[in-house]
Amino acid sequence: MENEINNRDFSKIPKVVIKRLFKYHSALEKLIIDGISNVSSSELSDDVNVKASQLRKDLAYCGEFGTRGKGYEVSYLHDKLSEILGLQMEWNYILAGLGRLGRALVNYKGLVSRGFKIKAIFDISAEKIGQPYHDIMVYHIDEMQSVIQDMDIRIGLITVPADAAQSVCDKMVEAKISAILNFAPVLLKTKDKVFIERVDISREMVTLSHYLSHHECQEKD
Amino acid sequence: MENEINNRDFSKIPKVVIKRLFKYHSALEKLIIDGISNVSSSELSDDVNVKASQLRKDLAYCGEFGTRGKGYEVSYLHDKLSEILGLQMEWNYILAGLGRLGRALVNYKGLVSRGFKIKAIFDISAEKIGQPYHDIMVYHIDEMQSVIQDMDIRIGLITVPADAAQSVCDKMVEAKISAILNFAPVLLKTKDKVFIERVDISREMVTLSHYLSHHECQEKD
DNA sequence: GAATGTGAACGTTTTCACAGCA
DNA sequence: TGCTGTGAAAACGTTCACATTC
Repeated sequence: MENEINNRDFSKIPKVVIKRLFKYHSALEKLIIDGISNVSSSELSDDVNVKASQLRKDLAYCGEFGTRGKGYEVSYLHDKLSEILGLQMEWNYILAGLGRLGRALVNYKGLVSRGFKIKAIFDISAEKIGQPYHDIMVYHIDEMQSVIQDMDIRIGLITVPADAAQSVCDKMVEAKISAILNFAPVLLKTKDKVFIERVDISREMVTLSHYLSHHECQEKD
Repeated sequence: MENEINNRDFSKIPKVVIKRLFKYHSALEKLIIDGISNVSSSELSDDVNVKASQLRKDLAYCGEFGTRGKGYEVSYLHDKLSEILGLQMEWNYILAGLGRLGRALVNYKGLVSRGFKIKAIFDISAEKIGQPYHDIMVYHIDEMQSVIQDMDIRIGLITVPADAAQSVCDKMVEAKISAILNFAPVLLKTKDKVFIERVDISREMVTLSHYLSHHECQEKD
């Protein structure tokens, strides 16, 4: 697959940069809503709390989108970032584990608005299976491969308990899913080349407890 | 506040390292359950998918916990990491926004087991206010300051919609909260020195769409 | 002998500073 | 003149390799 503009290989962009590109993308969305059509690197970078030079370096991974002396055209830059981030297309996904977190994700508007579309839900609880949840059919986890067979599904979310996560991951890989967002607090291992991103709420919480333990207290009364 | 062992200042440990320390901590917990009392840097680092040299460097931020030629004593290292990560004490927190995500968090065992304890919930919906949720009282957001006045609360979680997040953040800061975990998809700004960590599910999802857009397809049938 | 702890080498990311262009 | 795009420098993080200690 070739994805280059001006010799730039988007697959080589570091993950930190991708995350910032998404911030710029979100900030640009806001500017569009506000009817602002032009923005400079320092204005945009202020909106997302980064240095202007960093914004420009980040964009340099992707191409040249601005006009010297003038800045960037908001909607043009937004479209370009959409392209690089893969947000110009629809992404179908499935979810395994219709617990509280799973339900929260199915209902999360932020995914819908970015073109992520849920196609099927999997669980093991007899009461849930067969009952559509918000119009999405719920199947037994063992049916994953056959159910998603002819759908164009490349993304799977795992919101099952930790002890079930690895087996669910294996089933997703078997079903030819190529990217997984894992919310279970375990490290998943796969033989096949699968892109796995982990979201660990305890880990984020621990950054708070570390901070509070070792930085000056605000005040003591 | 002084938090040092052998001249090491725990407040200077980079965030990436903190996150890995928590991984080691979790892996050690598993070893304890399995009854393993001694571990080498290479064994432990294999468990969490990092290089042995990195594990040792990471620990070097904190002190010297091993024995040359022998390795680390599992429970000793676990305790030391607990101390550095602030996990040896109980942390009270409050939550603003009892939506689906809020409910998922209140019920998340991973926080309880790490000593995080929810003390109050805040919302604006008349039906929710006054009805305890899982034994936690639900108050109107405007009551935050008075409600948590005499509780020892330093952490606040924000799970309200994006447009309400900044005002909730302001109220938390007013109520003397010093660390915030923000799940709303907006950048929060504060005048006071507050530690804010953001959890953004769309952002993680976009790393998947970027990956799928620009790396070789697994196969084409 | 075995495995830690750590300086030095290496690689990556951020910041600086300014050349180049509208 | 103003702001982008980019080399060069600085800061930061990771890996190597080995002296040190048990």
